[in-house]
Amino acid sequence: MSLMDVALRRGFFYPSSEIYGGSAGFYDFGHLGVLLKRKFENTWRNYFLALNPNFVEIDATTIMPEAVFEASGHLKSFNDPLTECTECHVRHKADLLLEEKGVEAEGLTAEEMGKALQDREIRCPRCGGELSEVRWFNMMFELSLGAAEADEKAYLRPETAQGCYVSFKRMFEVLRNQIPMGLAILGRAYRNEISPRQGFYRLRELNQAELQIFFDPECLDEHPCYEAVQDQMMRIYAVADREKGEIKEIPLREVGVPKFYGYHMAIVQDFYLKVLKVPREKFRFRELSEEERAFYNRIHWDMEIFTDVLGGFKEAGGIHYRGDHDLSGHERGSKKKMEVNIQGKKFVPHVLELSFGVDRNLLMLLDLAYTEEEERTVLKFPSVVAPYRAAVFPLVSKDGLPEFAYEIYQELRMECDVFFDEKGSIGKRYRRQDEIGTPFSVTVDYDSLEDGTVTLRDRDTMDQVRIQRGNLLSAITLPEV
RNA sequence: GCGGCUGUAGUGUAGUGGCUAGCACUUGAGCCUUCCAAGCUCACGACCCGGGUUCAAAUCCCGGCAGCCGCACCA
Repeated sequence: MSLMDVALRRGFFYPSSEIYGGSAGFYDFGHLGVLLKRKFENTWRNYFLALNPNFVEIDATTIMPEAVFEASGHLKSFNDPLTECTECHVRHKADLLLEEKGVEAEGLTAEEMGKALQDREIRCPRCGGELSEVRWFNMMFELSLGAAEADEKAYLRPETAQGCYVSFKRMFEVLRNQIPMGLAILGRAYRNEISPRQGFYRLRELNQAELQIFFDPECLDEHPCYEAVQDQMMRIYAVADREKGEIKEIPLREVGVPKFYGYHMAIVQDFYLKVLKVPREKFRFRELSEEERAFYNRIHWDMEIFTDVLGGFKEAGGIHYRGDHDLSGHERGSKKKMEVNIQGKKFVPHVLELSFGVDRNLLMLLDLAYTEEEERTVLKFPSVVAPYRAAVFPLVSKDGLPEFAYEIYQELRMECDVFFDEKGSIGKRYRRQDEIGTPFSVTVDYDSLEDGTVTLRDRDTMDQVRIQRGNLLSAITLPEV
């Protein structure tokens, strides 16, 4: 049995439109997947929105007009004219091939570029083979609004971030002109990947949790709480260390990033190590080189998690210093002023983006939790993200035990997600809960009818303690040490 | 998008031209059951989709879709 089997069989996630053979890059969530996702997202909200009273969550549409992506730069940078070698099947960017030969490709159509390639007898740089016709490849899904003729173009957003940037002006006013200001969106984004691979890892429709922090660029090298975290040991995989393949543990102050950026690195690392309980050795920050960085990023470190299912460290999210790229871009595009005026000081705020791929994080949480023991398969989720907090069982299905257990179940479900089961042997019911990661099982037996106590079983140790029914809720919801 | 391999109940598999498509686990109903996948009875459930070859296709051929691996792509 493997992790993906459990995900499928128990209803965490499975291929979308499965009965029609599915479609690569699209997955649906089953009930446990929804619970897990909801808990991850709520944990994320509780943690990151608590950083500052001026950090709030908003929501925005997934469809946005073309002008938004002209201003953001996505139309240009997300859109490549590709040509493929008919011999060795390597793909090249046609505009780059032309510009290497001194031909100005900017603004040319695909046909014109194809013709220009032919006219100059440009062939495959790798094998000299003939090149195919030029076709636009757009990472964004294109839509047309209204009647087909009306040609009002729009796109599915490739990142939730744009929703925050287009809302900036209004939300800044709504939140009474405070800087820094944080706008978070948890929602869907869409990327038309050429070839989605690795199942649930690279999706065409994905969930993101992103926080855009707007701040005064002059304050890039300061943060009121920096002192408290400057000595924190950070797990760092810098560009310079790649040859050695070595992850360093160094204090934050030696990482070499501005304080505002560094403070948030420390906060994010704590989120993984302390809240999600990722083992220290399975977490690192990976610095991206200039070529790897997106067109808008000035400083970029990714959070990476080591998983067995993906066979190594893989990106779970990133911290992006986007400068004024977005607000200035939208200022030009919309002709609306994005400049703020704080006590007479005028500036366009800069953006620090904390970006998380929700689906990826869920996959990684599953991978880290997945444990095969001799007698059982267990998902050792931290309680904060476990789909169910507890399960309630009658020891046997007779003599009034089910009724008593069901009463407890009804009582607990008002407060948290719990599961009730009276089918099969008690051992089997425990194992089923182990396999979906429920931290606690509550069992009602004959003594319960006498004295109102129940047994509470711990998922990881399988130890049981006897407690008063009235103490159950606090016992199962106590924060983990 | 290219090349190689693959596709049988929920899962893992048997079946290589003619079978009522077999088995195990799972699931459901019942019996039994006073704490860790026990046992017994019964039941549900599958040949990825579409064409073709053939008297006959799960099996052979072609196409599609999906998965895995390599190449490319990954803002």
